[in-house]
This record gives sequence, structure tokens and C-alpha cells, in this order.
Amino acid sequence: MPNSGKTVRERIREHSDSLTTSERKLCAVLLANYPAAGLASITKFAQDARVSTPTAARMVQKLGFKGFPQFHQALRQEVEAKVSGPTQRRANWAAESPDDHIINRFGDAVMGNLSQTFANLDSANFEAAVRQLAATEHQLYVVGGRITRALADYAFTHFQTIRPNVTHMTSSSATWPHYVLDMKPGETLLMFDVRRYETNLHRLAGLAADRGVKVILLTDQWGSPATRIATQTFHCWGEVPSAWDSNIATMMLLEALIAATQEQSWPQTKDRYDRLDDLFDMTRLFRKST
Amino acid sequence: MPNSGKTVRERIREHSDSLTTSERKLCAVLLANYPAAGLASITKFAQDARVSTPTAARMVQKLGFKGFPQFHQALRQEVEAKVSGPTQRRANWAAESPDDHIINRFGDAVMGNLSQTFANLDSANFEAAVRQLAATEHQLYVVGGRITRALADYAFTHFQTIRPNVTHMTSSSATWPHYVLDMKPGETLLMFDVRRYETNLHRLAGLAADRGVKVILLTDQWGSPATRIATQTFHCWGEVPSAWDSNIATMMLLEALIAATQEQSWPQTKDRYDRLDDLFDMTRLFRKST
DNA sequence: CATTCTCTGTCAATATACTTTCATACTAAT
DNA sequence: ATTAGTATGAAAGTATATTGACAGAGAATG
Repeated sequence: MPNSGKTVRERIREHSDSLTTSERKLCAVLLANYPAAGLASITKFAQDARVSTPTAARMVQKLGFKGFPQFHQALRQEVEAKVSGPTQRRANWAAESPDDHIINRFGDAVMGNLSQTFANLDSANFEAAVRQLAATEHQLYVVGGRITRALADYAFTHFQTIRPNVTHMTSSSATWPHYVLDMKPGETLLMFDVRRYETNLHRLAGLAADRGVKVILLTDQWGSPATRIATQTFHCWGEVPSAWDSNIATMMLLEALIAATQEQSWPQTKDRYDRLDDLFDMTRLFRKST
Repeated sequence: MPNSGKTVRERIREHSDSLTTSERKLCAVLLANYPAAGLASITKFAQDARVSTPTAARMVQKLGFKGFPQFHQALRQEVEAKVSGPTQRRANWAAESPDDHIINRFGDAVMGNLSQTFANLDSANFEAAVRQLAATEHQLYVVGGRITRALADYAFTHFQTIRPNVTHMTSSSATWPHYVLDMKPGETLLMFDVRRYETNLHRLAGLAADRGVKVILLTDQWGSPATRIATQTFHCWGEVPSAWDSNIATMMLLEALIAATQEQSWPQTKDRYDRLDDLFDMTRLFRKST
């Protein structure tokens, strides 16, 4: 048995460079539902991935199997090893590594943070924030702190894609007064502030609120002092086995806000997407791919 | 679908009285290696139990399946539920909201992406990357694309905190040649490239690799063209119910890399943290709080 | 001991699954 | 633009899986 010792997953990873588009589709389907997807017949497997049967046959050969039946058997052996093996892992993180490997500890912690964050989410608040973010007639300002600057940037890039009138307030607080000068009632300030909370951000929130701007605040589990000022506050958990706090939950909430905003303001957003696509094509800065 | 709701195991128990000797043999084989044994072809399954093929066919009909293929599919679904089930299960997100609320759909998708990403992670690769990132005697360059610029920025901020000699290559590709000019063998380039893959990044990776720089690439599930050039590649899943791809898994992997690097280079890192703290206190730029 | 009933395997028929071949579409490079 | 190379799916061919029909073996019963 020359195949032993390598899982199908490993084989896919090994060959990931040399796979074609259709073959990648197949792998995606398999990995999304591993290994069950590959235990069906080659025909069903191919249909699931919207490719032809021969493509599937070719792929498993590329992975080093003589034919689909051999591939099938390899998967079966993995099921045997996994299911009848030692106590079932709850999430199969990095299957090869021990439980106390940093990857697995980190993964568990992040999972916990995400569910904490969403469990503590008030959906009425969420929807109110989305409505505010989707109000394209008002300017949207985005700002972050030392660490969360990156998140603010990410928010800016995405919101700029889905709606007009977005402004990224740079992290240099010296320039903030200029922005405040032009703020009008009803406008929106999306602010990120996590420990160590920054006094400047707190002051900025105050100034903005004074001018009738709605402040949407993404902060950590303890809550920035700006909480009292903000119209909507979202607490994001960030405990991980390290000296700093994780911002994954914050980013997840941010992405959820973006997704919801986009959903709300479809089809204007779609129009923007299409136009952006055309521009990219014209400039040929980016290679198009499916 | 009258079959749903019962596992094959339960069905066997249910019918255990009315089974014949040969059928018992089959069930014994299946239960001894459940469910892998039943996932083979009917012929192999029968041979394993030293009975004839039709006997197996008759048994699965007795259990309530129309034929062997249906039995086969039921087992496959059990595998699916067992292996991917615990991960999929919702950690009752926003409990008040319906299941199809965008928050819940989004949360489920992200959860899936995270476990996909970590399940496909090669821990040897991960550790090699961490060793490279912790090699403080070499310069570390960080670069990202249009969307991933924010992640590169986040990486920069953190790596700058835990080690010296970190350079953030700005997203304006016009300046990249200047950085390449000074690159030396053994140095590290941490690159982010997700769809739409950017030709400039690909070229940069090539130039860096030519000069003996190790390229660590964080890309999406399909894989940037730079995959072929990179020393270590990490695929991060990003499917979410929206028009764009999520980068949460990428950020999680990044944070994991940062955490592992920090763990590796403790206590130098601790020293830096302490000194940074002192500086913050001195400048009083940031308010200290627990 | 014969008879009947059930169980089981052999064999053939049929339906899938799998593979190979080949024409077309696409990509990338000149 | 042209051309070489690659990737892909349609279709035909081949192998295998699955099922149905039948007959022999074994146990229980009269």
C-alpha cells in the first residue's frame, strides 16, 4: 500500500499549486464537507462541484490515486481512523497537532470570543446601526486607535466600495478638528476603541455627539469610556493566550455590519460593484479570475 | 423521506430480533467498524462478512432502505453529521433573532471558515513560518494588496511591538523596488494576497525570492499565483453570505502567527513590552487603565 | 423419513459507475 | 492576430455494482 501515511487533505495541500480551476472547485467541495463529499459516487461528487465526471477522475489521479475507487477507499480508511479513534475532538482544528499546541489553544479561545460577542449582541441595536450606516445621504466618518487603525482602514475600504460619502479620519489626531468642523447633525461616526482606550478618541466622540452626529462604537468586552457617548455600542470579546487582546471578534462584527449594510442597500451597491469591476478591467491593474 | 431521523445503528438494534445468521454477521462487521465498513461497495461489504452479495442487499432492505445505494447515502450523511457536526452547531448566536437573520447566517459561515482554515493547516509549515518570523536578526517586510492592506498594517503594528527590524511596505507599488534593492538572503517577506490576486504582488514575490528572501504567503482558499514562489503558504477560507470574501480567517491565522512568534521569542518580547509601556506612560498619550 | 419452510449462494440481467477518447474552448505567449 | 499549449466536457466504451430469479442446503415438523 504505497498510499498510506498521507491523508487526502494533505495530498490536496501538496498539490494545491498544480490544480486547475475546476479541480479547485472539487477540492473546495470536498474540504467543505470532508470527507463525506468524496464518499459519494464520482458522478455525484462532480455534480456537487459543478464540473464534469472526467475532471474528477483526473483530479484524483493527480493526487496520486490510481482511480476514483482507490481515492474512495483512502477516504474510507480516514473515516475509520477518525471516527473509531480516540475521543472525538469537538472542532478538528489542526488534526495532526496535540491539543495543547498553540494553534488549537488559540482556535478554541477565538471560538469562545466569537460566541460571546454574538450572544451579547442586541439585534435591535445592530439593525439600528445598519440603518445608520446605510444612510448614504449622510457622510460616514471612520476612525480607529493605535491598534484598531487597521480595522478602521478595513472598514473604510469596504464601505467605500458599497456606498458614497465615506471619510477615513487618519490616526493622526492633529487633523481631527478639521473633520469635526464640517460635521452635520444626522451624520455617522464609526469608531473603534479598545484597551488601552485613547483619550483623544473619547474627546472626538464627545465633539461629534455635540454636533448631532450618531456615534457607532466598536469596543472590547470592558467598554471604552466613549460608551456613554455612543448611540450604539458593541462589545467584542478578545481573550486569547497571549499578552495582547485579539481583535477577531471585532473584525467579525465589522464584517457582519458591512454585510448587513450591503444587503440593505442592494441594488445601489450592486451598481457600484459593477462599475468598479469595469474600472478594474480598464486599468488592468488586477487580473480577473473566477 | 421516511428514513430520516434514525441512524443505521438504531435501525439495526430495532431489527435485531428478526435478523438471520448471515445478516448478523454483516451487522457485526458494520458495527465493529462503523460506519466505514458500510461505505465500501456492497460486494466488499459482503466479502468482509463472508456472505454473498445478495444477502447484504436483502439485509439493507430489511432495515428499511430501498436498496444499497440508499443505505450508503444514509451512512454518508451520518459521517457528515459526525465529523463536521460539532463545528457546525450554532453556539446560539443572537438568540432572539431567527435563524435566517443575517447575524446568524454570517456567524455560521465564519465558524465554518475558521475550522476549515485550521483543519487544512500544516503544523510543520506553521512552525517553520514562526521560526522565520522570530528571526530578529533578519529584516521582516510586510506587504498587502488592495483589501489586505489593512491586515498588513495590523501585522506590522503587532510585529513592531514584539520585535525589531520590521518594515511595512506601503501599498503604493511604485516604492517597492526601493525595498527590494536592499533585501538580503535569509530575510522574510510576509505577504497577503487574496482574490483578485494582484500581479504586482506576484512580481514582488518573485523579485524577493530571487534575492533569497523567504516568502510567507497568506492567501485565500483558491491560492494566489504567488503560491508557487512562497516558502510557506497558508490558505484561509472566506466564504460568507455576501458579494465579497471574508478575511476573518486570514486575520485569525495572522494573530495565531503573532501569538506563536511572541511565545517563541519571550523574554526579549517581554522586555520590549515593558519598555513600550514606560514610553506610553511618559508621553501620557494614552490613558492607562485596567 | 419425508415434507415444508426459510435461508443462502450462484448466476444472469440490468443499471450504474468509472474511464478513455476526442473535439472544443480557453489562455498565454509570440 | 496567430498559434501552441492546456483545460474541459460530451460521448462512447468498459468495468463494476446492484438486483432479481432460481436452486440447493439445512432445520423444524408431522
